[in-house]
Amino acid sequence: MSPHTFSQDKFRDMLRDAGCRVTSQRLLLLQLLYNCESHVGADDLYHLARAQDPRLSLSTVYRTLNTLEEMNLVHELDLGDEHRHYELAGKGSHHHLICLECGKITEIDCTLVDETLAHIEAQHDFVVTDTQIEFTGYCADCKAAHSK
Amino acid sequence: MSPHTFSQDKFRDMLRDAGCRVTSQRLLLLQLLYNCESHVGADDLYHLARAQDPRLSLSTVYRTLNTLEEMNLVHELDLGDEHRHYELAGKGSHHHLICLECGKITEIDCTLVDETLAHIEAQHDFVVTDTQIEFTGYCADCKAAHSK
DNA sequence: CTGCAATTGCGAATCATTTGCAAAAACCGA
DNA sequence: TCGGTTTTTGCAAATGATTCGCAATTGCAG
Repeated sequence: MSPHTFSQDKFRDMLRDAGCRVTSQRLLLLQLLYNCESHVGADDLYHLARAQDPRLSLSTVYRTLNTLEEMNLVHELDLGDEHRHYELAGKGSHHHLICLECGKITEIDCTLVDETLAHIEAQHDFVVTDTQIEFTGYCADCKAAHSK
Repeated sequence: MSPHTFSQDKFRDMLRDAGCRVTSQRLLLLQLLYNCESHVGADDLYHLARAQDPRLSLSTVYRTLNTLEEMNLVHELDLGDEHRHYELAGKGSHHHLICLECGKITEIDCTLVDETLAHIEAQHDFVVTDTQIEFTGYCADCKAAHSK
C-alpha cells in the first residue's frame, strides 16, 4: 500500500462511466494526480509514475491526460510557462498568481469571479464551461527586490 | 503609402527609448501589429510581413516579438491554442471568450476585473503587472448546436 | 565616412507533444 | 473460465512551434 492510496474503486467507476477501459496506467495516473497538492506537468507526472511502474511510457501519459481531459476528469492549465500543466478536476480553483521573479504559482480563490462570470454569460450570450484567470507580477517576497 | 500607415516616427521613438536599434524589420512588425484588429500568431505575422519584405525571416519575427515583449510594447497571450498570440500593448483588454466549437475568440471588457484585481493585490501582497482572463465555452452561434 | 556592436537570415537544433504500428491487455459474450 | 474483438500500450519516429549558432549585414556613435 503506497502512502495516501485512495479508493481505486472510485477511479475505476469514473473511467467506466466515461465509457473507457480501466487500465493500471490510468488508475496510477489518476492516483498521482489526486495526491498532488496542485498542478503538474506531463513530464513530472511521467517521472512520478515511472517510480511505481517503470514500463509506463511518456506517450501514455500524454494520451491519458488528453483522454481524461476530454471526459472532464482533469483540467488543462496553460500557464505562461513553456509546457502545459494538469490538475484533477474539482480540486482547487483555476485562478493563479504567477511570480515573474521566482516563478512561484499561488492558487487563489475569489468570489468576485462568480459575479463576473454571470455578468459575462448574460452580456455575451455565451455558455462558460471553464474559467482560467492568471495574474502575473511580483509576489510578496520578490516585490521588494524587484522594485529596487 | 500602404493603407493605415501610422507615423513611423512614433515607433522609432518607442524603440530608441527602449535602448534598441531601429531596423526596418522592427518598424514593419510594429506597423503590422498596430494594424491588426487584435492578436496574431507569430506565423500570421510572418506571412503578413513577407508580403512587404520577402527577405524577412521567421526567426526575426520571433526575436522581435520577444524583444518587444521584454520592453512591454507587446503582450504575449497564451490562449488554449497550440501557439502563442501577440498584441500591441495598450490595445484592447486581455480578456477572452474562447468558443470550443468554432474556435472564435472574442475580446471582452469587464469592469469587475479591476475590482477583483485590487482585492487580490491587497489580500495576497502581490503586485500585478499583467492580467489574463479566459472563459472557455460555447458562443451564441454554437451553443444551440452543442446542447442538442 | 569608419569601425564596432547589435541585428539579421539561414539552417540546424530543441523541446513538448503527437502519431504509426505491432504487441499486450481489457472486456464482452458463450 | 475462454476466445475473439477492440482498445490501449510502448516504442521509435514524426511533427510543429520556437530557439540558437554563426557568418554576413546594418545601425549608429564618433
